[in-house]
Amino acid sequence: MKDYLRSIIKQSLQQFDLSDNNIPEIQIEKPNQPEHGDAASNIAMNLASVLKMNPRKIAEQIVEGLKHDEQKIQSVEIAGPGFINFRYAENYLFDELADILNKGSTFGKSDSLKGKRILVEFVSANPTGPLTVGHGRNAVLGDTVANLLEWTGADVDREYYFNNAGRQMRKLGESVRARYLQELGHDTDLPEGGYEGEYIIDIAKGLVKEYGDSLVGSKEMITPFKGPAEKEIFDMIQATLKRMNIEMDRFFNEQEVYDDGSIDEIVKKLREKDLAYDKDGATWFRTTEFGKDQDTVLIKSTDEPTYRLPDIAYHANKLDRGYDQCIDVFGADHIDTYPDVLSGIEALGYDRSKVDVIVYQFVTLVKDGKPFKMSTRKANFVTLDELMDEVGADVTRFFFEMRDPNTHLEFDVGQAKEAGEKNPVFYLQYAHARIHSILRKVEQEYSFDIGDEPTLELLKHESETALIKSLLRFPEMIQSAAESREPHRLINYLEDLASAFTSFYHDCRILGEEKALIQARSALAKATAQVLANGLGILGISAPEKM
RNA sequence: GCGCCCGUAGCUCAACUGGAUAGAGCAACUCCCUUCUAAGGAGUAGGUUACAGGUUCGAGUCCUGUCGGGCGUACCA
Repeated sequence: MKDYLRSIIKQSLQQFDLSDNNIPEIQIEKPNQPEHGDAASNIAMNLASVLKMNPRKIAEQIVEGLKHDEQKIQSVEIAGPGFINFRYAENYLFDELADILNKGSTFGKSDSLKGKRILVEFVSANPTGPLTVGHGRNAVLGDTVANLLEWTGADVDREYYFNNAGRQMRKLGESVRARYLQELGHDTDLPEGGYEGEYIIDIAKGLVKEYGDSLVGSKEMITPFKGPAEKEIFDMIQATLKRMNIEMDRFFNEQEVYDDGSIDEIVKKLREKDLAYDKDGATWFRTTEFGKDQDTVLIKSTDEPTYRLPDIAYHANKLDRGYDQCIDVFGADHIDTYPDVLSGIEALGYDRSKVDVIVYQFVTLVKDGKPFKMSTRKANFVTLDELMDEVGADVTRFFFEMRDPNTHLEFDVGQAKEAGEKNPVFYLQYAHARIHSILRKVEQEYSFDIGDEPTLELLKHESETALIKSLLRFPEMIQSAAESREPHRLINYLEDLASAFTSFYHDCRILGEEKALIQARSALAKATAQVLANGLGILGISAPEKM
């Protein structure tokens, strides 16, 4: 519909003496006030300065030259300083409602990104411990954005990047070894800065069970402990992700970019372009060339690369694999690292605009009205599994999705736990379940011929019209949520929709009405359930038919 | 010090990327269950959008400054 309005406005604009680059983008939006119609354009105001004319005057001329289909648009009005307000024709609403029912579980899908291959990289936690609440926001955002992009037609892969070689992993091995020795009665302390979590002890116990004390005298101090620990922890992480409805297409080990030589290759290329140089025994990247106030170390004087170098190599690797767009999801604490990565791939001749970043702010867990500070190494974190044990996977996903990624998120466990009133996720699921309950009853008590087309024209009540209009907004909401990478927009929309349905539910009965009306209203209810289910599906949340 | 993000109702947050009278949910108050799920609904109250300027037809949204909070600012990841 928006496209249609844009096209007829554009046509009408031809009467003005405008060159193409003088025409501002034609914006169509939904007015806040219902009296202002179903859609509005501010084009006349935007043209006022270009044409040096009174905006109302411009609006009048645009409307004059407008050729609109009466089947779609009922009225066009000029209001306020120069808004052009459109009101949809009833037939249009009914046609579109029928279209929703036809499309069913695919209603809302578009092909605006058809043919585009997109890689979403997220979670990417190193296997040093279970996923925590902080990773949860990352995981859910990444997965939901991936879902949204799939709904806009893109071919999306989900990837988890990790490294199992660094100092942290070494610490992990040492910590497991210490716990292992403790299990066997040796008097050993955890290493400085080691991992204190309970899961380390569990892993150590497993090793005792499997190997007895045969690892005590092992010359290899770390390997026999690190390997099994890594495997075990990855199993935990995968199980947690699965529980949250997340499935990765690939786990990418940082080691790959060492093994295939691309690290060395990149340093070589940067040197050739004089973007890398030696100083103080280290290799530096001239990030000052890219607007940073300092250069950055790529390879430490110990010959170990810093994490930036494999990061650059990894992104180059992604682009080499032919992705049109790579999206990274990470927390605000990593905000300073990605400009270097972008500079790196740009220096290597890649198009930096192909890498896009979703930065999310931290999560504060609130329990009993008090905030709860977390860190992985210290054992006082709350794992995602613990959180899901408390509130369930649906609520967990919902809470991580319901806020703008760019603002701090307060996760109130108490509120999330309350199954009813205070918990917004149930409002959506409840509306869905309610509809199915009604439809079940309709099926039981009435029998309709399958071929019967509902007479949608009977849907004349204010609440019915409002509900249909709300349903029709679904595709554009997906579009905007996908483009902006902001899943919370979809949630806001679904809450509006559920609320529109509830008004309908209160104003318009289904059971006990005339047969034709029952059919029409059932069709409307069914379409609503469908859109709710589609939306919840994108959010990775279940849509129960009974509650 | 510098960089990024944030500041909207008592609390947690929206506001369709600059549009018309800033909206929800909790919390408070008043009502509504012989009728398809009350996990619901109707209503009342609550605001100088941190502050001060600026840009323009129009600012919560953009620019500058101030204040307050978060995160960075490593030859850690």
